[in-house]
Amino acid sequence: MSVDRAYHHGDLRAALIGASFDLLAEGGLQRFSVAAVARRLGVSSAAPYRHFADRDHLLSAISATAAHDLRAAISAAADAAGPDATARLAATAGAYVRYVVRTGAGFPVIYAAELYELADDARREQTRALMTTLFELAAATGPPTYHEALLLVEATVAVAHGYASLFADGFFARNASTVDDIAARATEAARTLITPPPRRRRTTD
Amino acid sequence: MSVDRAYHHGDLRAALIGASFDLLAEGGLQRFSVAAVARRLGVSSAAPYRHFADRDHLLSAISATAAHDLRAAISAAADAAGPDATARLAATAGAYVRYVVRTGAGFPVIYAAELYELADDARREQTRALMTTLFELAAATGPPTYHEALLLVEATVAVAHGYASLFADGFFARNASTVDDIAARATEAARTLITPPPRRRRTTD
DNA sequence: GTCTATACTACGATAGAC
DNA sequence: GTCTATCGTAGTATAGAC
Repeated sequence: MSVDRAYHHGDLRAALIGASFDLLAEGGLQRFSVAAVARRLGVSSAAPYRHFADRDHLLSAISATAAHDLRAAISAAADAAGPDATARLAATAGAYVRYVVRTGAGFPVIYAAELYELADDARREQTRALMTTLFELAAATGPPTYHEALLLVEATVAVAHGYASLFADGFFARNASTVDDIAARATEAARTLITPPPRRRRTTD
Repeated sequence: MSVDRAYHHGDLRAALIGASFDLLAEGGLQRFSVAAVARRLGVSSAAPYRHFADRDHLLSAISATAAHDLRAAISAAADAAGPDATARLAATAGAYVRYVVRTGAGFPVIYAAELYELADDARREQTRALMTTLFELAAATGPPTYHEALLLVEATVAVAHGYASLFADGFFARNASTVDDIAARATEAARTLITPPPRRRRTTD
């Protein structure tokens, strides 16, 4: 049971994906590299290439895992939010913030442009399921058209990604903001955007 | 007046900053490099180092320029939005989207973590002025406390950055969304977030 | 102030030993 | 299935010629 050296892992493939998330959480795609992942696991820089054809295929596997896990986190948050459709969709913003801060693998990773042409059925299925889940949560709030449901998804994702991204970049550092703090603000902002405006000018009320 | 070769520029320093913006708009910080900027201008890879001590000093100059220009764009958008304080602050979101799509130099570049410890008075002055302008626009909407004004700034910036970032990453590609389309959506979302909720539940109205 | 040439580093990727 | 060794490429940065 030697643990210190030569890292004989039962499932290096899974370990590579796991270590990739750690790297992404720490330095973003910016500092992610196959070599750095291998280094972190104590294996040679050649080892990952037994499990992934190249860097993009590793990223694709990360994308698939992230899409799956994010979808699970969003579904759990929606269920925890209760039956109200607006609250359920809004909760996805908070779940997104928490997931991205923890893993570094948000939409820019999941839907990275460099993966667009890479065929990977597992990834395509997971990313599609993620979008479907978001769309269903949006549709449940009762928008009259498909297009308006899409706008709700985009608004929710935009506000979630905005808060998550600025937090990850240290923009809120001067306030002693915690992840939960930012997640709560993202959720509240999403709720405000989703709630159909009840005639905003006072003159009509 | 040979233009083709040997690029004898009157102001290579300014040209480097300008070409850097082009690179950032095309590929983000991801693909930015001193070598690529020099290549684009047709100068040797050593030339930039006569004008900037190292890569981070070039990035710092880019940050200062971006902070100055973004502040100007925001001020202009606010003035174009008229006298209403909410509309003025909301307009900054649209201005941010347009500026980032055009230049690639948004908050993650302007306030990049790698610049945090780099002393550069010119940059510090421009970034401070930018934040001051945003804060004043937020304060004009009448929040009761300093902290609430800060929350308004953060919400506005978050939604603007979310839309700009997802657009730049091609997330909205399936819709034939234009920059102006996304900018309008960001502005409208910001307005919704800024507008004090007129008692959202119907029971009280 | 820009050039050529070069040293060093890091990463992506492959070949062949074990 | 992992290792060592290696190649090719690209980027940061410096030295010295012009």
